[in-house]
Amino acid sequence: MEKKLTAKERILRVAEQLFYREGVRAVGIDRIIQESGVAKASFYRNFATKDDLVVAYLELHRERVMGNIAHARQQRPDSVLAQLRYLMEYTADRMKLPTYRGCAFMNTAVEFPETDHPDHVKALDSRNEVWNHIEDMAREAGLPKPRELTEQLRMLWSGAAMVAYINKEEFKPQSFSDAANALIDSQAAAAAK
Amino acid sequence: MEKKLTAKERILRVAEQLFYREGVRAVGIDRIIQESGVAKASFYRNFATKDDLVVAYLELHRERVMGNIAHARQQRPDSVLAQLRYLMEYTADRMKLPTYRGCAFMNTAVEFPETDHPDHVKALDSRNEVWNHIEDMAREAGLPKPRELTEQLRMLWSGAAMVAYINKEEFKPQSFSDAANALIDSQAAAAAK
DNA sequence: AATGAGAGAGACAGATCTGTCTCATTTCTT
DNA sequence: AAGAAATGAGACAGATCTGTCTCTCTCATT
Repeated sequence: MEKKLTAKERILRVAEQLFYREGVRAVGIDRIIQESGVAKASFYRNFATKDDLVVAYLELHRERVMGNIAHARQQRPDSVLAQLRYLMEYTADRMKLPTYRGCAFMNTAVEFPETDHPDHVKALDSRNEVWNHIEDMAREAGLPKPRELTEQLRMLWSGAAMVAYINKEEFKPQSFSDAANALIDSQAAAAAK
Repeated sequence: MEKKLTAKERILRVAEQLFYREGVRAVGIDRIIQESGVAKASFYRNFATKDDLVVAYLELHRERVMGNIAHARQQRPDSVLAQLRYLMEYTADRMKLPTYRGCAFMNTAVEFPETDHPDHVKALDSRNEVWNHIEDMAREAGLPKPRELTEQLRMLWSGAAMVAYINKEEFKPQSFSDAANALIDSQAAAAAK
């Protein structure tokens, strides 16, 4: 028997879909209230403001992304470098899904450009946490310049996310994987000589 | 003696600054009217809607970007490949400027996610025109897979623009240039063997 | 000097969005 | 079963934004 979802859960579930698919600014509170079948009072009892909901949405997304990293670590238990390569490939493949609408953190940061806006701050913090973890992996893998490599991978991955979002039809996961591996190999080669 | 700017010119000039610095959705018509010292009627005599102004802003930006490409071609008249490398380095260096706020085309596309929104369409068209030109350069340079390389450079450059925008303090033009050259070299090496 | 286009100032309408409040009803706890 | 807490429905206020309209003034052309 299915558990009945609480108002808060329904709101968050609908918000996640709508915010990601149509953008945070484009989706109003009324829309979320209507589609989640919740009363306005119930909404504001669970979230003080819309921004609070946005922060909760970003937090949910952060957890999912960290889950992806954990997944990659489990899939390639023997080599951290293999975990890195797998993570890049795995996420790039997912960008090809028709539901892919870019990186929620980047999109939200762009939608709220004021650097001290709570949504902007939360988006950046989440993004940074993820990439700090990846940098740790690069360091753990014993690569000579984990910092530089992570910077490069972050640029490449971030751009891939944008291309997959805006120029979906032209995005080729293989091109991305090739490029990512070229960057990793390039650094490994520089270290070997 | 300085020429007096017409209302339209003043509006466009102010709009370019404000839209780029603070985002299109965040800047209202009233703000632009006030800061350009123009009457509301004068605004709507020159631009039918706000979207029309946004399209004009993007068109202006497109011209500037194409100007950057022309600049790169002039700076390295002998080798198209050198033009490509120069263009990447030149634009990456400019991303380090404190006024840099990311790629206007990507930002606007994210701000208006509806794919048939006139601002979204104009942003995408402009972006595609630029990268089609770069692909032509890669082809002209005699590279084996100009398409793939351009895709990779577009991902890397787009991500660099985002990093330079959102994580400004951590952006290193040198890391970008290294990565871009690694991608170019990687393809050249693959072709040579 | 006369005329007409362009421009400034700002009130106003209409739409939209966030957030508040009331009240009846349902659901959970004990 | 009874009281307490959560929920649904929706009116309403207040802010903000786009776009319209009127009226006046300036300036260039003739």
